Amino acid sequence: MDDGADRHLRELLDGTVDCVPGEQLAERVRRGERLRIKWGIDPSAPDIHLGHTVPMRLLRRWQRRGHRPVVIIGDVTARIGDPSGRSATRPQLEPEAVEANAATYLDQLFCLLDPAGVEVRRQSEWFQDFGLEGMLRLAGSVTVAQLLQRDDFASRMGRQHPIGLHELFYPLLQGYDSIAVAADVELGGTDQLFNLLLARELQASAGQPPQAIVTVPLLEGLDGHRKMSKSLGNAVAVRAPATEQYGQLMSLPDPSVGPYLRLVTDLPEARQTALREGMADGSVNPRAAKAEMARAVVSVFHGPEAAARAAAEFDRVHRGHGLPATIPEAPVLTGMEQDVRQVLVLAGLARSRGEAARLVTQGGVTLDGARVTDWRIPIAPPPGAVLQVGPRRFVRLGRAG
RNA sequence: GGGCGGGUACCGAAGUGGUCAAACGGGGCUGACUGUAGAUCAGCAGGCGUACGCCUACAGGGGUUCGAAUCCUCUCCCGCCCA
Repeated sequence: MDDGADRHLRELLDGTVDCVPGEQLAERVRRGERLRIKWGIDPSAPDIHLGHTVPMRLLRRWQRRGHRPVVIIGDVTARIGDPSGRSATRPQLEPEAVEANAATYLDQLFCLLDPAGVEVRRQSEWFQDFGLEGMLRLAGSVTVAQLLQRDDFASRMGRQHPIGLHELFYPLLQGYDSIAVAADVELGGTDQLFNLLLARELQASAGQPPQAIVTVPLLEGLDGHRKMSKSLGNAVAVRAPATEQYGQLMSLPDPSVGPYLRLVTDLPEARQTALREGMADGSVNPRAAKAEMARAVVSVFHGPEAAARAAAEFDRVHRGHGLPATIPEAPVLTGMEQDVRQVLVLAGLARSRGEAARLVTQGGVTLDGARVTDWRIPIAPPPGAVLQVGPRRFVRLGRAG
């Protein structure tokens, strides 16, 4: 009996970083309570990305164990932008943009979660008519000094960088969500620690039992060190095509393979360990480990067949220097002599003739597989000719017009 | 209200009268090599002209000067501190 509960608890907390207050949560789980577990996501960009799936996976685990996921669509906080880890205020989003993003989030959410039993709520449900009165009351429940303890605020203060007043409200609004949905537990990345803890205090001062909090590691982005984030341009969107996801994942620096295996694949523990150790002692080619990881990740969103196809395509194009399966067409005149630079610009492969000339000079341009060596010599591409720039940009030139 | 510091290319940041289309870093791009779009190394980087050149650009306007990102002046915007 106790064993079962303990196993249950271990499963819930496996791979997590912090759990506050640990013992209290353990007790509730042992009593067999079904907990309301909150996780919030801001629709600040059109796509959910791999970084979001780390907490989503944990949420799914809790869901499978009979707890109730409560997903908050942060349609109000999205307009502020979470200041966490940021050293600058960011522009506030327009409500229309947030609304559009929120709409696309809903289906992306269920790429991992089982829709049955998930409670999806929007912040605007309770903030719509919150009013000045509500704001003031909420603001009155914390002190400025408390808010400024937050790491990113403190460091900005220290460096004399600006902090928008609205940014201070971010943790308050997020915290109030916990009151609104009567959360028992809240999940979040480690960068959310402050916000999660503050929610406990707000709940307490509202006469509600404070939620437990559980944090998960942050997924590093494609650059290998900064947190994955759309605005940093280092994210893999969950609804990106399989080939794109695969290619992006293959561009990860080697040291990231381990964390990705652990955080965003379903590969068995034993296999993950084998790959990690193999890379460490040199018995496994890091490229092979990375490829296996990439295939596993793509499988989660597109299924194993599509993942295998993406891998094959990638090898064909990048290792075998073949042509990709689909090549965009450009409406460029063919069959007559013309300036290479002009063609490159028209085909959208260069932004200016100067850039085009540079690309040719550097040897980055091929026409039907033959390198174009001198931009001063005009070319006469036959209809359907393939123009390539660099290792991965291809365009098929349109029929003669 | 007072004091101070700023606004430079995609971002960050040098430059404070000519040699500045503007250092350096990040990001981007190309090549070599390879294990891939990874690592490393090398290179490119406003536009137009096949060179010499011209045009546009250092928040905006006006001015000084043979010559201004750099000096003066007005305007706009931003930050910090003190009230």
